[in-house]
Amino acid sequence: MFIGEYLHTVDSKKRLSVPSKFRKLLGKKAIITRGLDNCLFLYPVKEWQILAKKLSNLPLTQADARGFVRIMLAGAMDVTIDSLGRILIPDYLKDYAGFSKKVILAGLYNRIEIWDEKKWENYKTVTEKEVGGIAERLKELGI
Amino acid sequence: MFIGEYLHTVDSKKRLSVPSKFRKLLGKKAIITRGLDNCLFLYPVKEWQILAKKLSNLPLTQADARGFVRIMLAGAMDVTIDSLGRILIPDYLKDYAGFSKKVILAGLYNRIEIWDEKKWENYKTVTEKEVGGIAERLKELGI
DNA sequence: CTATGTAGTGGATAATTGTGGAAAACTATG
DNA sequence: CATAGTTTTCCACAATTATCCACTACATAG
Repeated sequence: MFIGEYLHTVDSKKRLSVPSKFRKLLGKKAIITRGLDNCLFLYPVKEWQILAKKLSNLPLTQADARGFVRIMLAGAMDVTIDSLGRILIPDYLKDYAGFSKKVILAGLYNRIEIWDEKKWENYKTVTEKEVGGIAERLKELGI
Repeated sequence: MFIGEYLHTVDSKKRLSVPSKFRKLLGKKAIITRGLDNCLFLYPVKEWQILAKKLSNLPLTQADARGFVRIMLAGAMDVTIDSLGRILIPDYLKDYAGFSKKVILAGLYNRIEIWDEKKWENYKTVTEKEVGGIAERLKELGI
């Protein structure tokens, strides 16, 4: 289970070191994809395969299913963790997430989210205020 | 599993290099054919055989099934990956997909799609909006 | 306080990949 | 048979990516 929040830097070669606490769980290979709210998701291969398989079973003949699968799969990329525990962020994902130098790596149970530091700070301040209201709405979910 | 999106160029001799990450999975020979939404599909031979079998089982009596099968099967062509990892795009497929110089190679689980860059960008922007309910749909898939 | 180990960052070098072009082999045609 | 055109094979360059090594900061143990 991934937990915790870390501030790391993306260097000039688009390398990003994974927090050491995440490495064992992540393994040597991982999948990085477009996430929600302009962040990136980083999945262990196993977690990803479950999702990818579901996607691949959607019907080829339906236009909206095709579109959905294309966005999800083409947007993903497999990365290898190098000997020093770093991954390489593909250009198009770096652009999508609007990374400058500093990024946040946040553990979220079965995935890691990667945020531009500024975006993360904004998101947090906004969300922290709303948290009370959100909690009310989540009641239905049984938490 | 093919994933990710790559921008490559079709040179003056209609050669196109396959991204190195795709090569191992693709093997030395592959099948290229007309795809849906004006792109091309590139299949490993094995995957193609599975699809071809499915297609051959579609009812001969339905006009649209016949049409679909004809587009897919008649348009198919086997290509060999040369020593430098490139394939040769047949003229009629190049025209069908409207390729200029730059094309996108997108990994989609068991096949590769090849798009004209402009068409791909358009398709993505349109689809990303349409699938604005991505988060909602993910729920159904259990993510 | 010092020594040792681990983690994160940055740079240098080596290997691979993508692209364009040249040479060689093959085809078609007069 | 010769020539022009096309296709295939091969080579070379440039740019990107991977691998390796070094430095610093921090933490822990002795």
